[in-house]
Amino acid sequence: MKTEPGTYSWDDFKKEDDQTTYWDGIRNYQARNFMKEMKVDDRVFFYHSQVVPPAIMGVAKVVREAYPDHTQFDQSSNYFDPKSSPENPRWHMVDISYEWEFKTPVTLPELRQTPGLENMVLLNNSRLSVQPVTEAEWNIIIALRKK
DNA sequence: GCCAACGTTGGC
DNA sequence: GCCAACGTTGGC
Repeated sequence: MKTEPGTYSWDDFKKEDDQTTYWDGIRNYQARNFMKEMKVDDRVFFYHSQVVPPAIMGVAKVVREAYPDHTQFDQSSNYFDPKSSPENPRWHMVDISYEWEFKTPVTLPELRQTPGLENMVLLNNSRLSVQPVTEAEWNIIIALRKK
């Protein structure tokens, strides 16, 4: 899951009272659909975009499966969607909790240099803010930084 | 700031 | 349903 740290950062996440947050603001159908597939206890990489270097900061886990994103109904929110309704919500979110942090972030250049990740969605020009990671890719990345 | 990629909108 | 215009994302 990607985020711009200027909007919501890994540090913000760690500072949450229960180190848990809801992932609001996803307004892309493909990204939403990937979130809908997530199950409790699924692990997630937390990625910072729009910074130098872009990097995976650590691991979170899903603690609540997809439910309607309340910001779509809030007229004062940037995420307000006039075409959505509570009866038929268009956008969903999941809750995630902090799990653990990489001792040093795993940067995008490092990922690009790592064999076995060539087909990773993140490395193939995807702007998707929620992306799938295969088990093989996951294991390779975890192995770059032992817990 | 630039620009490529790509999703969305809306006229026809 | 097509497709041009436009907006957004995100690496560099």
